[in-house]
Amino acid sequence: MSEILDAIDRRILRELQRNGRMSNVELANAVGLSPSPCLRRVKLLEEKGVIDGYVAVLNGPKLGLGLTVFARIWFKTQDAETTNLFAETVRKYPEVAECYLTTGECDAIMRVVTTDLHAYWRFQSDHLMRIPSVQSVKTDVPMETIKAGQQLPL
Amino acid sequence: MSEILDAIDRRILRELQRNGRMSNVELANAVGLSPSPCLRRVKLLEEKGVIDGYVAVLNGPKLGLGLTVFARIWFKTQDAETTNLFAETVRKYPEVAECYLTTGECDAIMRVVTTDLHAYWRFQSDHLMRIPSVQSVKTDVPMETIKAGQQLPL
DNA sequence: CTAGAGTTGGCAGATCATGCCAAACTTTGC
DNA sequence: GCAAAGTTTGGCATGATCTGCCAACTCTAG
Repeated sequence: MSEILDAIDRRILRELQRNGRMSNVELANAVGLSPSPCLRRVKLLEEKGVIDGYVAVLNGPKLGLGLTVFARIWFKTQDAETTNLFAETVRKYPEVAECYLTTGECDAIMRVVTTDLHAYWRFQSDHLMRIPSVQSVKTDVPMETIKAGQQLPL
Repeated sequence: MSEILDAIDRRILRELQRNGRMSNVELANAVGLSPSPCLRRVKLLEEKGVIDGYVAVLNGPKLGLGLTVFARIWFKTQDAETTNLFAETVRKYPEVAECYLTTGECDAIMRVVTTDLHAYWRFQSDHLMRIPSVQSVKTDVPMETIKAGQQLPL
């Protein structure tokens, strides 16, 4: 299995990052192949795990989920029990869209999606601050989007 | 145009958030409809802008893009020129996956994707810090992922 | 020049998308 | 309670698409 991706593979990934639902013939045209080898390359990229999957991108505000908040979290201690308890608990909250353990200034960072500031405040005080691992939380609230999306630079 | 989404619409969105490339018949089965009305609902959700689009989710590490960094940025001043200059410049950098202007402690927050720490350091010192708007930057580096993805809670 | 591996393009059958129409269901007004 | 109007559904036919298979092509090594 050749590990490298050639120019056509990269073009395929770029196209599918733009529109994950384009038909295979459309994709084949866009990258300059006939449908057969194009589909084979896509399947191979999926098998190799280069393509993790496909998702629909939903519009938060139109679903009543207009507020995104970035929260930085400090733990009381940094031992494994504290960390695991935090991870287990956080995984259960649907409001938490992303969460990472970090090194540096804080111990964890998360992106929380709710309807509005009031709902966020309820989440923070009723749930987040009640996790025994958590000592303190600081939030940054995006007011304007300069750039969004999860596309990787190819 | 009825603004509300019923239970079936929500189930459609949930399924398409999991697998944006499932066929319409598959989706219809999953939500308990026949293909015809199912497709009509999907098209309507797209027209209404509830579904913004579809994207392939790529595996960063397998593409040599293994490092994500969250950077908080402080501006020298908060006037419109400073902000616009920053926004214009940042939009051009492919390493910047997301970027928001914030209220609160810092002025902007961004997610940067690079191959490794060295590449990030080059980006920060050679590009980010040279934007005249920027006074200082603090970074948080995710070491472990507790939860990832861009799915909205439905 | 030849052998072999890897990749491509075309083809056939199965599956799927799409638009249309009648039937079923829900809502509204009387 | 009942009929009319509006909405949503399911089935069907047609055209497009997917998918696996095989022959032809390209490239490299000996």
